Amino acid sequence: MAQKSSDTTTMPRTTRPTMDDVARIAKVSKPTVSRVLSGSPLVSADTRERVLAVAREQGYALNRHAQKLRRERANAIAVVLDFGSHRQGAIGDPFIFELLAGISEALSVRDLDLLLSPSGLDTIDGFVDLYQSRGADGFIVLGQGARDALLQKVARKDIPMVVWGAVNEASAYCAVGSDNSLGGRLAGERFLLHDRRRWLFVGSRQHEEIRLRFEGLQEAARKNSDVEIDVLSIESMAFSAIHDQANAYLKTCTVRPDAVFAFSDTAAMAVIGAFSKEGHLTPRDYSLVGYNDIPPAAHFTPSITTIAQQTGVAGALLVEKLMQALDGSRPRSAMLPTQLVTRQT
Amino acid sequence: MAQKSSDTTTMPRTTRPTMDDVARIAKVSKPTVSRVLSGSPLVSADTRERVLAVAREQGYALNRHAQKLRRERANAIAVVLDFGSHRQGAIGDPFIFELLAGISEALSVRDLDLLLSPSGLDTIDGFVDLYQSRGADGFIVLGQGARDALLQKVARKDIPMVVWGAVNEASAYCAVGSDNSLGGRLAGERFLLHDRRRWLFVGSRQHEEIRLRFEGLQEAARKNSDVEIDVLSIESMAFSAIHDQANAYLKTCTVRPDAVFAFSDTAAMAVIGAFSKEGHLTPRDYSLVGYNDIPPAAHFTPSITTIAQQTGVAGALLVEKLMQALDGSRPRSAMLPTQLVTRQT
DNA sequence: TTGTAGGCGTTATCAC
DNA sequence: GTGATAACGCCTACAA
Repeated sequence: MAQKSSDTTTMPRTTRPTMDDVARIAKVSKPTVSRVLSGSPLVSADTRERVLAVAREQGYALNRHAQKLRRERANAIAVVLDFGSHRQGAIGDPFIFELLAGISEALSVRDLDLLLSPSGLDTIDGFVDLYQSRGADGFIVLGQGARDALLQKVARKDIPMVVWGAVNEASAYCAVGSDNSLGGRLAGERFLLHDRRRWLFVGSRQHEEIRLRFEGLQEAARKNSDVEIDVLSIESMAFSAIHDQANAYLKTCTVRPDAVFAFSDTAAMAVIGAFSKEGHLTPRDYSLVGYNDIPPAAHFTPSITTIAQQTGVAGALLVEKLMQALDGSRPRSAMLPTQLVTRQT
Repeated sequence: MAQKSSDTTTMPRTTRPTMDDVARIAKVSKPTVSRVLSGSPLVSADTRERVLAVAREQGYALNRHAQKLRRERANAIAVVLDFGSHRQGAIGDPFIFELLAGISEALSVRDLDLLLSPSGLDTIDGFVDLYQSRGADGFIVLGQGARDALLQKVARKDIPMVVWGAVNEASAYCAVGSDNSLGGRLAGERFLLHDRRRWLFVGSRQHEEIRLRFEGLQEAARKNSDVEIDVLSIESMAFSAIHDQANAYLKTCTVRPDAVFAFSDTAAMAVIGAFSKEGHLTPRDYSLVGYNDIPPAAHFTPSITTIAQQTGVAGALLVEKLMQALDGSRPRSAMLPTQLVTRQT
């Protein structure tokens, strides 16, 4: 009569069953239920069956927050990407999406939640707070872009983090990415091969990975003193903005470029469109090299020469490195194979 | 000497400060700290300052799990998308990505976490479990694809959910999407206008939204009894797979199509590439209409006629509808403006 | 305006 | 093998 919380063996329909309820109905103690649910070998097959049956029939679901409070892990990883520069047709390339897919898969396998671009991560405090409040056990940042300084600080706080982007051995954090500098060199070598002299680099050197590509290009250029490199610094990643900028460039430049190295295949497409409006056609008038080797690049007219990076394994690799960081070790940065894919342009 | 948990006013460096610690050091009670942190107006400016100062200097961060356990909300939304069919160049269009960006932004504003494609959501039990265990307060599903039946069941469990995809008033769930049937009709009308008679539909009718487009196309076709529609049923969403299938189709078909309606702009590009290899050129030999109006479509050679849907607002709209569902009301499905964008093909 | 007491639902630690 | 008990860190009464 004067029983504690419930006086019958079935739950009132208004409230969800808790572990207590399952325990009571299955006539075992709460810890036993917990043991069953976490697959402990310390329970007899008999009670295990009984508990599971009751849990199922009561529609019991363990409260993840209670669990996470007790265990000291969030079992969640925050994946940070700069959606800001990806709105309104600004998607650099579907490429990032593939990366995300790979990460999602790799995290699923490990039973880790994927927290996508939580807010507040534009300052260190944001990172620290999310980490300390146990919102995420670690971070995967896709593209350091212009925020390398911020990421360096985060890394120095000993917050587990891996970054997709430019690999720099001097960096405080572990990064995985293509060999951007090599990519630039490969593009430059192709231009040299085709006797191109007036090169145009399209992209914002504020982005670390893109700056490296530019340096690679410069390095190749040094092999022939006639070569001059001009830069079309992209302000917005939006397709049409790039298109317009490229168009304006061609109209005002004194000498038309005979080679273009664009920071992405999508940007390359924008350039092709803009230049062709002015009668400047690739591959006739200029060579063109893109980046990422997205599928449509192969079937564009003309098909686009580009730099391929191994995105297939990248997601899994990032996650693997992060797991190492979670285990307290310091994963090493890695550069993925980077190749020139030669096509019509 | 015999004090409770700590005998000094500073924390041992090994453990993170808790609300208790902050309270003690600031010489207030725990609830007061809680009040300060949640911005309650019931605290004097004086103590508020003091508490905040201590919290800051102690590097205090509130434990989200404890908070979520107490409040009965997860403050998280699960966003489900079928990464499976998006791997290895299978990205339908960067389009889904824009949607995701919009959703991410709208959730950020409301301080809700975005759980991306948690595992186990291929069965109802998965949905129910995640929901009951308070992992997510609601679900946003991007593209019902071939799993309409599953989603119907989820909806009947009274789990808050909104879906991007085909809008069907008879459906148990709230959906937001373009007017797929209208899109199909618009494509068909364009074909009629250009006196095209042998139409080819490219896409898998297993997907609800794509099936509707096909129906719209059929409807237009009925206006002229000479028209025949053939279907190239896509097995994989991979760019190169579509390319190869289209190529094989053209080689074996008895009559070449003079009109093609593709389920995405990216697929349209694949078709253009495949057909041109066989000397079948658009717009000379056939009309072509894609879907989504992704930026590169406008600058492709030739520029692609397509169906535009308003993705800009879609993300925000989905979130808004879901919020309504969370408030216990039943949001209405909505169809976004859907238009034909006429270009060279 | 502030403090005291209690409980959210789980897991860890110890007994038995 | 199983059970009692005590945290985990926060918030919501209610009382002062």
